Amino acid sequence: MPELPEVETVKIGLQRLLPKRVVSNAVHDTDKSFPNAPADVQQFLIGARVIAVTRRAKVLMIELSTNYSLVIHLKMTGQLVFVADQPAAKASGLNELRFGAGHPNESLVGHLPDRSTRVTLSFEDGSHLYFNDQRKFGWMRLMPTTEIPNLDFFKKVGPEPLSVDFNWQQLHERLLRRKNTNIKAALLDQTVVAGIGNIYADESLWGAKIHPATIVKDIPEDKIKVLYKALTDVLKLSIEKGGSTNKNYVNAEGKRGSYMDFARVFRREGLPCPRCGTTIVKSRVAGRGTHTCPYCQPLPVAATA
DNA sequence: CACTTGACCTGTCCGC
DNA sequence: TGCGGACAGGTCAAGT
Repeated sequence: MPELPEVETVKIGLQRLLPKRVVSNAVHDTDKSFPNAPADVQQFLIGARVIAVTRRAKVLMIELSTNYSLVIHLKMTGQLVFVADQPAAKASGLNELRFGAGHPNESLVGHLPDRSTRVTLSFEDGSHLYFNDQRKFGWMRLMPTTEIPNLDFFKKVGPEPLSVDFNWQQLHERLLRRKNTNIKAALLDQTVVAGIGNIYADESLWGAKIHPATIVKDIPEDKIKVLYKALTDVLKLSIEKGGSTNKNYVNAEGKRGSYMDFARVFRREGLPCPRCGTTIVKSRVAGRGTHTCPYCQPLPVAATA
């Protein structure tokens, strides 16, 4: 679930909440969630002050004053939820954690950490950052800030789609690296473009009227131009709406994103296409649940369903 | 090498 | 109501 807009939303929240706070403790459950803790925790984490929070692709980085950083991938069900010290928050009027009625995490109020909490980062002012991850796919690691670019993932990952340097020509050139596969698999490939997942692949392909099973080399250049616009528009809209909450995703304050209220096809099978009224169907492309409008996005003749 | 499929996990939902 | 199986989807490893 957390794709670029969701991770970006968490980053924006943490940028407001974390800088200048000083780490007082860190506890974790499984080594899978925090592989190099606790070996380096005492030395490089406790007493460290948060300098900045940044994002690259779907990865978050919390930069510390010790020249170390926490690098975090939320994968499918990861959450980073900040909870201010309640008495201190009341006194200062800051950052009280609230979940609205009907919120899937409503039960978390006053109950974090819960059984999905993998890491609890405590700060000297009594606040906490909880890394929750139901399915344990996500991870957090502590490493020297200067070594982050040397991670295999960062060496291979493609450009940021919302960067000012990124344009349709670059999208086209990079997609052609996967010219014999279908466009959905190519969009999901993080080495082509960073940050796109299942939701925004389906949404942008609907916007460009391209069937997800279309082979990349069969897509004409003018369609790629339209796809570039659709992709960047949908990412921007989602960031504006605080991301998509399907089940697990919440922002740094535990709040849901509302993009799903604006989704055109994703998780809308059986409902009318907002453009032509045809019933949206769900299929399987690139091993993923895939949502299309059969009228707007006809299956290319060459592709076999 | 290019590309596809399966594994990693756990909670939820659907059909019998 | 209980139970097995499919499904969710980011990324890497293994397979074709």
